Amino acid sequence: MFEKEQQTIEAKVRAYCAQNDIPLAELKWQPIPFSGEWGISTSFFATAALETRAGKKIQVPKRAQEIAEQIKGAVLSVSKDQIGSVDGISRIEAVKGYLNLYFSTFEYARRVMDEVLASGPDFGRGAPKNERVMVEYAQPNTHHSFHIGHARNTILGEVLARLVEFAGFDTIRASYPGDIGLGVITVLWAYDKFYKGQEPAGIHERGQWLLKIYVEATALLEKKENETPQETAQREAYDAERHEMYRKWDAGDKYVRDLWLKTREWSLAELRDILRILDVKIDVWFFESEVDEPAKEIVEELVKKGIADDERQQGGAVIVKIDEKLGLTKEKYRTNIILRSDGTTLYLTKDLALAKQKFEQYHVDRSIYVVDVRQSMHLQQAFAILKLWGFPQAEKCYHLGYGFVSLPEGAMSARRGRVVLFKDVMDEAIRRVLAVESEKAPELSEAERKKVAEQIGLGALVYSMLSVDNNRDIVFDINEALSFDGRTGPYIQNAHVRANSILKKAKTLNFEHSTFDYELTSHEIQLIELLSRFPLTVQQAANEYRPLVMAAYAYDLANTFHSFYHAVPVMQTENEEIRLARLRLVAAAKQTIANALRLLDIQAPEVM
RNA sequence: GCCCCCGUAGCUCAGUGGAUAGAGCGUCGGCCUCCGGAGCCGAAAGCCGCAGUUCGAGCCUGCGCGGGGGCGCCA
Repeated sequence: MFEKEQQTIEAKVRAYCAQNDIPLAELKWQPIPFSGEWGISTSFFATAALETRAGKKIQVPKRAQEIAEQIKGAVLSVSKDQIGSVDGISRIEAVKGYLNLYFSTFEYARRVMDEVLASGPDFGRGAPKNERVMVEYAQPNTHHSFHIGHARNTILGEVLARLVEFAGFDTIRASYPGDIGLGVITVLWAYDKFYKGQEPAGIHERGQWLLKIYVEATALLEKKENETPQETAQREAYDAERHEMYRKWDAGDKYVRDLWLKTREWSLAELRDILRILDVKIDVWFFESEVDEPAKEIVEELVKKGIADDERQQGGAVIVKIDEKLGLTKEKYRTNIILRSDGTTLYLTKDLALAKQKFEQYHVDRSIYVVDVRQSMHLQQAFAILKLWGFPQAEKCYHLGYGFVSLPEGAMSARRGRVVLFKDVMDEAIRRVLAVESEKAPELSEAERKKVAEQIGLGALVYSMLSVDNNRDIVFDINEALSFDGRTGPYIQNAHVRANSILKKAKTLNFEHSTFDYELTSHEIQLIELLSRFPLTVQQAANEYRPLVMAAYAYDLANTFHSFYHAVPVMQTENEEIRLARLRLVAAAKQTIANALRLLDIQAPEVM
C-alpha cells in the first residue's frame, strides 16, 4: 500500500550509493518492529558485506550503520536538490545498521481507511493473474462416513481455494471421491447379504450406517486366531462371494451396478450435506470409477513412448523405472507399477489419467493436490512421470500434504470403526455453544440462537484445524478443538461482534470525510497497520499455499482490535471529529476481520 | 538400506537469513459504577547436540541423537 513512497526512497538510496561508489545489495523492506509507531525499514548489512568482499577491511555492522546514517543525511538534505525530503514520511532514523522510515500517520491512516471502506468485501483482493489453478480436495471414499480426518482435508482445501481465488487466480474446485475398490465392494456385499432394505431414512444416519456395515463385514472377513475349520470355510466362502461381486461389477452386471449406484448415492448425499454445512461448492466431480478406462489407455501410450516398460510377456506388470528414465543415479522416485499383471489399473495409473484430463480438458496451469502426507511418494512419482510424458504443467503440480488426524488412543481406523465422525463433533459443538449462550446473549430468539451456535461451534472447529501448519499431525482432542477461549475461532468472531456492537450504538455513521488529524494512540496506529497488511498477507498465504498464514493474521488482527477496544474509547469520545474518525476505524476493522474470516471459511456473526 | 516430515516455554504450537524468538493452554497476580469479561493488563519460563557456510543462523549445509511416515502388483 506504500509502494510509491518505498520506491521514492529506494531511488534516492540508489542515487546516493551510485554517487558514492557503494555497491548496493538488494533492498528488502519490512515493517519496523518494536516501535509502536508505524513505518518500514531496510538494512545495509548486505551492502557492507559486499564492500568487504571487494577488499575493504571493515567491520560489517559498523559500516552498515555508517551507510544508514549517510543515507539518512542525504535523504533529509534538501540542499542537494536531487535528494529532497519525502512526502508522507514524518521521521527517518538510522539505528543499528537499519534505516527506519516512520509514516506520517495522518496521511496513511486516511489512505488505509479509504481503501478498506471503498473496497468493502473486496478489500485485499489481488489483481487477476491470468493463471488457472485447480485445487483437488474433499476426496473421501464412498460407502463410509465422513470423519474428522476428512474434515481437515476439506477445510484445508477449501481455504486454500478461497485464498488463491481471492489472490487473483482463476480457481476450480475439484473433488475426487474413491467410489470403487475392494472396500466399497465389501460394503455392497454385506449390505446385499445381510441388510438389504433395512437402511435408515436420515441422510447422516444412513451414511453412518454404511460405516457400521463396513466394520461388521471387515470383521467377518478377517482371519482370526484359533479358527475352527468351519469358521475358516465360512470366511473363505464369504471372501469368494465378495470377489465374485467385484468381478460382476467389473463386467458391468446390472444388478451389482444398480446396487452400487444406489448405495454410493447415500454416501454422496451425506457428503453433499456436509459440504453444504461447510459452505463448500465443488465445481468438478471426478469419480475414481470413471477414470479406470482412460487409465488403461494411457498405459499403452506410455509403453509406446518408451516411458513405461512392458513386462507382460514374462507374466509381469507394466512398470515405469522413473529414476532411470530421468537419468538419476541416486535412488529417488524408484520404480512403480502402472498396470497389474492381471491387466487392472492402480491408483497411480488413475492419477495420471486424471492429471491428463485436468491439463487437456480444464486447461489448468497449476494443479494442487490436498492429500495426506503418507501419499507423498506416490504423488512425487506421478508428477515425475507427467514430466517424462512431456507435460510442462508437471512443474506446477503441488502436493499440499497434511499430517493425519489421530485420536489419543491411536490412529483412526475405519475398518475397526475407531473414528470420530465430523457430524458428531459438530453436533457436540452446537450443544456446547447453546449451553453458554443463554447466559452470554439472553436477548436472542430461539432461531437466532441456533444459527449463532452453528456459526460459533463450526468456527471453533474449523479454526482449530487451520491454526496448525498442514505438515503436522493432529491428535484430535474434542475439548481443545471446541475451546472458545484464547487463540480460537470464537475469539476472532468476538472481535467482529464487538466492532459491530459499537457501530450499532452510533447514531450516525457519517464519517466519510473524517480525518485522522489528531494525536493517534499507539493502539490506533497498530490497528491501522494490521489493516494495511491484509492485502499482502493474502498474497503470501496464496503464494505459499499456506492457510496457516491467514489464520495467524486473523488472530493478530482480532487481538489488536481487542486491545484497542479496551484502551481507546470510541462512543465516549467527547470530540466529535475524533469520535467519527474512530468509528471509521472500527468500521474498517470490522470489514477486514469479516474478509479474513471469510477466507478461513468461518462465519462472521453480528451477535453472539 | 534409501527417501520424506518433525524436534522452540511444563503442554500444544507460531516464527523458513536480520534489531529485543512470539501466542494459546496451564501456573501466579491485577481489571466489570466505563462502547459486550467468549475479553483486557502483568509475572515466571524456551531454540536436541556437534561441526560448517555467512557480516549475521531457531531458520541454510553436513554428521549425530530422538520421534513419526513412506518405499514395484493397497488407496
